Amino acid sequence: MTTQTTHCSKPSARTRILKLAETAIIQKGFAGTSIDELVAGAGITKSGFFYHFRDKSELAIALLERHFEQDDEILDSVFARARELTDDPLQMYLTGLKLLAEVVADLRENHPGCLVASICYQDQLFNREVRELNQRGTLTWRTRFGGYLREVAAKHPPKIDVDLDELADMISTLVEGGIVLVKVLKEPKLLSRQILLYRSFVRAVFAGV
Amino acid sequence: MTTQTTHCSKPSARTRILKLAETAIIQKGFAGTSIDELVAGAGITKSGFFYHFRDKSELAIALLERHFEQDDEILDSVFARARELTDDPLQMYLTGLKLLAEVVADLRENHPGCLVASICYQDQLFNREVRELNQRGTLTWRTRFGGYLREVAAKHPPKIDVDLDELADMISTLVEGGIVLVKVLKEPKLLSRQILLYRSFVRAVFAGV
DNA sequence: CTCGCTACTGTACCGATGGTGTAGTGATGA
DNA sequence: TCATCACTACACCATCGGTACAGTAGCGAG
Repeated sequence: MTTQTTHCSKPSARTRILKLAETAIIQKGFAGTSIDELVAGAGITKSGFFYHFRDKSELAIALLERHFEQDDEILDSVFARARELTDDPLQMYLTGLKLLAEVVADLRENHPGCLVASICYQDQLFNREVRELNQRGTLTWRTRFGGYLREVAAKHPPKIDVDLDELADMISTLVEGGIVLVKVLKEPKLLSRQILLYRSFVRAVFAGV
Repeated sequence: MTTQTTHCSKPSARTRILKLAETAIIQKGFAGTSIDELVAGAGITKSGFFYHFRDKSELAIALLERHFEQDDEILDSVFARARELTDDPLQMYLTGLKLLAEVVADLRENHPGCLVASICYQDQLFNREVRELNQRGTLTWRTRFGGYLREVAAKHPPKIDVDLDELADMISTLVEGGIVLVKVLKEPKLLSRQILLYRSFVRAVFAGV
């Protein structure tokens, strides 16, 4: 065992814990995932866990950071691709949404973003840090989608009177809620269908059909 | 102490636990609410708790049942009132949504429905029973809103091609996600604004504006 | 070759929490 | 009078998050 970090195949214990924790939490929730279980799975001791993380909240923070980074990368690549395919801001946004719907359909069980709600609902157990991180991540979505929508509105004056920030928040709301409903109803396609419905709404707002 | 159930002012211990549990869980989550805390608040002993509930899951079940009943009553009254105010199915649905937006704005912190996600995200901790109850409750929403939408579509052929069940699910999705975002962003108005946005979409679908 | 650092191990312990079991009790209704 | 309901009282258990602290294998810098 011991340190095989530098030149060996095995990823560091910290990374192993993070990976294990992510899949476990998505399946069983944060409270349902014990530290003992993670250290056993990672082949380390409890002391080893607390060497890397001061407490369980710090694990949540690390997980959320990782998750938001991955989220951002996915959205970046999706909308970068959409921008390649068309020049018009509306078409690019609509294309991006279609690509996004395909991406989340692929993710199926393994939704990141589960983490946000999973951790949000523990609430009081967590410190300010976790809540603020969660908040920042969500506001990033508002900024991103709000930005796209302002580009769209500049070229295509809205036919329906809507607040662009609220329309941006709608996608976050649908994604968070969609993840809940996918779990509750066991209908994996629900989330991507809701994104496509949102897409219809956006088109109606700016193209009038 | 002892039994004051039959003729006294104090509600039964079971009811007191249920009430305490509801507010505590909404604030702190299910895992963050201890049985000891509830029995202390209700002025009974731990044995008393386990006399009424086999385990903590059974408390969750009782809470969810209560919650779904209340939900149903609220929606019944909201859409009954809307039906009083207009004859046209579209106008009645739009009015109902506006009333609903006002109701959830009033509820503020005290969102029922929090429970659904709060319990859903504990997941594995719970048995099949809890999950099925959760599922049934959500399908009730689909049936209700799907029903309204079919009435609407019968009189007002949709201008935009959408699946009515998906449009019905959209309100559930927005409510569940909205509750998450209200908590994360600490923006209590977000949920009712999302409901009003949904309302704009519905109007665009059926009235074309 | 030693020194200090990183990344752990091992052991022992703590309080809170969920849960079990069993015996007993006061009030109510048939 | 007797059973049932709605509990109490007390003892006990495993799990879990967390603390404390001493020790150690491997690595790079000097």
